[in-house]
Amino acid sequence: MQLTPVMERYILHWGEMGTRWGVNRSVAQIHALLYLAERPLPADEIAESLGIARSNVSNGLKELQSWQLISLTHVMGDRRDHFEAKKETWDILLTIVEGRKQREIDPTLTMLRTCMTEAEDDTETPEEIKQRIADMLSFVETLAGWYDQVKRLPKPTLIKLMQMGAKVANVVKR
Amino acid sequence: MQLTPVMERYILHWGEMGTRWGVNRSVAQIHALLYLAERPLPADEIAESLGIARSNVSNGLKELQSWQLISLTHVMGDRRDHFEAKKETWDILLTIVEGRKQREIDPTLTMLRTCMTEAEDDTETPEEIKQRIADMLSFVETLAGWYDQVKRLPKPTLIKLMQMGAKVANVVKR
DNA sequence: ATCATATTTCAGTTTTTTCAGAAATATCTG
DNA sequence: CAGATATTTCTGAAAAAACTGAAATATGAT
Repeated sequence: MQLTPVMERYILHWGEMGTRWGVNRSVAQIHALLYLAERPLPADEIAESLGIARSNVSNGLKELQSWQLISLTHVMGDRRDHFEAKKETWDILLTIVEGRKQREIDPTLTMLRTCMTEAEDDTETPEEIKQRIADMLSFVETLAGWYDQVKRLPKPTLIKLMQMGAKVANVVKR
Repeated sequence: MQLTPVMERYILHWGEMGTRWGVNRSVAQIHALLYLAERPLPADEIAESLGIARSNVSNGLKELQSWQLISLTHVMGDRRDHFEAKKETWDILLTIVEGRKQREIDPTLTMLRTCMTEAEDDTETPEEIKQRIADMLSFVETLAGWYDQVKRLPKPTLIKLMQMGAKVANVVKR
């Protein structure tokens, strides 16, 4: 797939940002390319467009699939797997948030709960420090609980809520 | 500072997670230690507790300060700088979100706007692809706008909103 | 101003991550 | 089943990031 200058800029930037949100450059570039693409692309075409090794694309695609950001499709009369990315920006966001929650929040919750159990009959750790861990646990639990509820809301509701911005605070003031 | 097993578990986990949220292990460990600590700690004590080089601590502290997660204080009769971390979990979250927004969202907004300008008199990029970039820009702008409003809300309001969970959706239904 | 102590910077080393290319495996076609 | 094509896995090279220890600089006390 021939890249125009605009596409190139978009993809390169996405690649750089990728590093900051925990995926490598290739993975982020592949995602950007598939997001822009008008049709599902096969792996070799991705490799060629981005100028990276075919094997690298293979691994990148695997990772993006694990994030559920892309899906595998087939094209009539073509044996090769083709890939296409989610195009709905809102879906993309929810998917990424869900992935990060699973990878970053959930293990932390587990760790914090283990700490609390371990702290019960632990006389050497000062109370104040135990309390700090308890605070963090309670906070992360609240956050996770909020997220679990909100993610279930229908998308149109979420969009409206977001567009309301700070106005939602009116519910609470009263 | 002598670490108990519970503290050690907490700090080690935080360090591992750090990598995933874009800071290195040492930085995340230092933050965890300062979060737990009952009193401000000097750099050499941090280095000793965590078993890492003094210079490494120096850089880590600098980074944490740039994130505004820790602050420098002094202790009577001690020349050394001491550091203490924010203890309010909610403040910690807001600070991290703000930092990530600046580092990840703002540059992306700039790039997307540049792309749109560049796309205006660009005949080679297909309309569909231009539209994709426009969608992304509009989405990120909405998101940033929402965040800018919400972050200004008083903390108690935010907490109440969060505890309401999905109930906030009632505002929108009507 | 001198000495002691604290902090930062820097150069080099170690570790980790990314990536390419080859080899192995799987899948499809006739 | 044989050959062709597609995909994944693996090994090692290259690049990037993290980290250390020493040297340089800064700060403060006497």
